[in-house]
Amino acid sequence: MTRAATTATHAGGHLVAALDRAGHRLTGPRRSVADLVAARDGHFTAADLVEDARRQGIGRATVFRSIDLFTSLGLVERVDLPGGEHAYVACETAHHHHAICTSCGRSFDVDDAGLSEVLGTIGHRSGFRVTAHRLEIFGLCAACQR
Amino acid sequence: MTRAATTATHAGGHLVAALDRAGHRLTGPRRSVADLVAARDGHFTAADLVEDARRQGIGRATVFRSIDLFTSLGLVERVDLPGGEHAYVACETAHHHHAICTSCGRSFDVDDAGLSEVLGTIGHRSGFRVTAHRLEIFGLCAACQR
DNA sequence: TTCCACGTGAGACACAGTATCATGTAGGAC
DNA sequence: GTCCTACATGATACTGTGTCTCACGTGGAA
Ligand SMILES: [Zn+2]
Ligand SMILES: [Zn+2]
Ligand SMILES: [Zn+2]
Ligand SMILES: [Zn+2]
Repeated sequence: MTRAATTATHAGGHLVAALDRAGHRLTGPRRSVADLVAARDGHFTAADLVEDARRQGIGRATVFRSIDLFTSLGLVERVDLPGGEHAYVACETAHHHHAICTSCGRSFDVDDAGLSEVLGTIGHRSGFRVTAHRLEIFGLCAACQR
Repeated sequence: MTRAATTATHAGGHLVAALDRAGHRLTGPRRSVADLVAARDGHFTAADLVEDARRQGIGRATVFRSIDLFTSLGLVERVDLPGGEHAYVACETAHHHHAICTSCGRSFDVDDAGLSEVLGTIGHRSGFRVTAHRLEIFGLCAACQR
């Protein structure tokens, strides 16, 4: 379990690199959105990002297009908070889940920790063939428990 | 694992009973929406329900208000499909999760099957105190595998 | 039967995300 | 370096989903 985002300027370098690897153009706006995403601490809404981007002269549509792009590359994931609101989190690319702190909003990557066995049990018991799943965990991070 | 919905007319009886128990008024529109929800096979969108209800002269706002009500009573739950779309499913009131068939759309209630241990492991390892979680499972039901 | 707190429908509203289209530019070909 | 074009952008209009307001209606207790 590691912190999902860092906070340096131009921290979006690895996002930009991933765009490049996938054969997408490395444009100014995309670099900027990548930095904005990487600079975010914890989950953020589309509106947050649109507002940040607007101050740099980047349009609404481009922000959504960039989010889609990063999402398709597995670098950003859309999560649904307990209240039903949507948010996005920056994350690593492998299959994993998020533990989201309800106090500070930070998200942490979590590995399966036995979940796949649980899913196997469910499938075996019921004849349901599991092909995909989503797990979201909410609670308090170690720092916020103090 | 049991089927979540049945298909008879006025099948919304147990929904109506739950409203009564919780001290809400048993109005005509609410009874109708309860029936519409109970009659649904598998997940449905708000738009589906609004359309059904409109034919009976029931307004949009009332449908959303009824969904909220049923949701607060644990009789309907909002789920997020893999593609990102929203839907609702009728379900029993205890804590559980949904296995959703990507072919026929039916949803099945699933118990923890060891999930709480997995969550305990995650918390123990990382110092994160888990207070809530959401698990959605997608795949093919036994019938649709044939 | 009376009464009023709660529920309703109509329609305006707020917000997230998408589509369209004319303009701009990254980056490969040369 | 210079073209060139496919891809990206921003402005703007649009759709869909859910919320709010408010005048009117009604369930259900007294
Ligand atoms: Zn925290
Ligand atoms: Zn998993
Ligand atoms: Zn099925
Ligand atoms: Zn659970």
